[in-house]
Amino acid sequence: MIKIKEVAQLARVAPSSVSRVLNDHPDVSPEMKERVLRAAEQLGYQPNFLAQSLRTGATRTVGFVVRDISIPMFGGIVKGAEQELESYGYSVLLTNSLQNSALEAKHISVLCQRRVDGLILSLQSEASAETFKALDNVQVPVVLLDRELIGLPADAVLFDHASGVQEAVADLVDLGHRRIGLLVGSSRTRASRDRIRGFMAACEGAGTSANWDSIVELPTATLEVVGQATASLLGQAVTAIVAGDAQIGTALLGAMKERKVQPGRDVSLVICDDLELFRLVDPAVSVVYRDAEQMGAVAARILMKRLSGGVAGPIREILRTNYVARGSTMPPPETSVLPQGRALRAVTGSSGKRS
Amino acid sequence: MIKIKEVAQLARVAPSSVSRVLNDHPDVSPEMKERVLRAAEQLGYQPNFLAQSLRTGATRTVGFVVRDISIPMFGGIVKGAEQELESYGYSVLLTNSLQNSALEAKHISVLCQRRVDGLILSLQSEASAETFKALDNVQVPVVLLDRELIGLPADAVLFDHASGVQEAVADLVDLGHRRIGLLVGSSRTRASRDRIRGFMAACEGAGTSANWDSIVELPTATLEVVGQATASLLGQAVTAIVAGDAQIGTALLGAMKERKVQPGRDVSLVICDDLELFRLVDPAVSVVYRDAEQMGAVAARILMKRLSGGVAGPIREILRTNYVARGSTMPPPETSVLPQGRALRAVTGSSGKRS
DNA sequence: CTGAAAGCGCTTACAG
DNA sequence: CTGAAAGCGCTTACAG
Repeated sequence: MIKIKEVAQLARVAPSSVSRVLNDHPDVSPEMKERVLRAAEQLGYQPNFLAQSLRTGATRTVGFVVRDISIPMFGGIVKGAEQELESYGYSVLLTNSLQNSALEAKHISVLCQRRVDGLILSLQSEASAETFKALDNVQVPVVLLDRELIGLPADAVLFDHASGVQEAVADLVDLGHRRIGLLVGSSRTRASRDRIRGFMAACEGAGTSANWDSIVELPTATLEVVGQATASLLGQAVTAIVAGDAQIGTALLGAMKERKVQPGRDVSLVICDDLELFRLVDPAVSVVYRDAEQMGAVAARILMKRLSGGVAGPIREILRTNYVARGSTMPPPETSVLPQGRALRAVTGSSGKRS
Repeated sequence: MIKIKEVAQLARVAPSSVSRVLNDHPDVSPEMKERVLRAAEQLGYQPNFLAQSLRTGATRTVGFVVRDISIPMFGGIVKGAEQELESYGYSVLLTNSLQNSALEAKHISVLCQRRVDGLILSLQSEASAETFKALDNVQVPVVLLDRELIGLPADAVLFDHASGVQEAVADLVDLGHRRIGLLVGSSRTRASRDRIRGFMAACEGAGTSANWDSIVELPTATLEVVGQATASLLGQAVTAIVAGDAQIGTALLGAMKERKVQPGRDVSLVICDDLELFRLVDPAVSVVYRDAEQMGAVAARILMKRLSGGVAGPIREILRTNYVARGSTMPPPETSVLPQGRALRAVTGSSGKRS
């Protein structure tokens, strides 16, 4: 590896001058600039990033803690962030917390020890003491993804899960559904609380009393757990189910298949998150769409803005979610004609568009 | 941030002694060790990684170039690698090449400039001049994922795509299929060549003359391109189609749905790669399974072994793939009874097991 | 406009 | 067993 000294020798100038040329310092003569550039080019000089970082105190590196990169949603978020950060000359140090708060906390401190300039965190829970403790020692800017940590004035990018779920449930109500189930993850997480809020709002908006008993909080999204919850909802004679994310939705599809309950015909179905394959099962699944890559890109931009300084309070960016109606949402089995409400909404165009 | 000097002052020793204690140097007195450890603990000292790296020349960082982290297969590979590397104290610097060889080459050199200790590469093509050029300047060990670069003596982890496809096609032949189509990506890539090889071997093994004309090499896996290829195969009256990966398979499912061709009943179907949702479409899709996380973990282990020195020639690790038969592979429409061959194979237990 | 010197925070031969 | 010194490869006040 060529070092600055060798470039300096070839160009017959001091190393400091080489540095100035390469860093576009204004006060350099055109002739010297020319010589240095040629020498650097000739030797294929590339500055040692470590030395630069140690000296300047900036690593142009962002630490990313993600729950599980093999989940497509997180893959999309990381992709969006990485692309955006790359355009600023930043790189991404990636870690998986594997749904484990202790590991999450450990990764946060490892990333700090590696002197990242900032952190983008897709945390497990909003209430992990270990994570809070690790975050206490963090000196660099942090952008939280879809989480709010009380008492921590960090920037955040949040999905507006509520409005998408509300739209979906409103459509179900229009179709004639009165008993609707909601399957969500832990309500110790903003996303689930948000979905519950949208669900309740739609129920109330429909004049239906909100169905607290048909909201199921799942500890995990395994086929077994979701299967039990599904059985329990079907026992309550719900005619439609909303699944809080792709994992829950996938397990729900599995549970329905096991029980030979057909989506749409027997029980209507909406899944929060749009996977390509949800369009290919029969009937195609209605979804609440959110843009993972956008979340990553926005987080990256916030971090860049924060690092360039001059921003005062915490930045909160809310990203919308969209209901997309497909074949898995139909009138409930008993109803043979469309209820009036639906026709009305279709005319005014206020319901989600069918694709 | 606390530095070593402050720890030294508190412990009343020289900075070099602190360093020795913290690096488990053998020649330190128990008393001093005790004092230093207490001081470090008390101050919450964490060595500056940059300074350590600059001095020792090792960053404990691995650069990872992946085509697109939002594709679940790659997510799994990165996850497997990251988990394994973490256990060795290494971190992962992740970049997406976005299927773009120029970007891929750029990322390789950026990672080298960042002084990674090694590189794990999931390259686009096996024949990109830009990538070869970038790789020429690489001084650190490289592990290639599912690619072979002629003339480059790098370590590699490869899937044995051929055997999985061969098993699948053998099962299709047993079921009575005689005209089988294969949809693969560019044959400028080992994976596709491997699949073609397995396909041909099975055709020949069955006494069927190999169907070169029913092998379609796709430039991309868009719905449109795959749709045209599917139409062309159906025009050739194939009764079964094998899709080379999850993207092609997903598009194929879409194309079949568009054309109202039902998997299994109308045309049998095998997809290379197992996504959870492939089990949930109706009928469940037969697949050739490969373990993404295993590939990542094995690549990480090879890199660690290489970095610990003492290994001579390039390491090549082959990972198996497994055919899993499900409902999408059935006898062709005309055939009403199982052909004899199938029953025979089932008895000898040599065909893939149905799940 | 240019160079010599100091220093970022460590580790590691080298003395003792 | 311990400390003082040199040095990893840069950047940046400081002189001139």
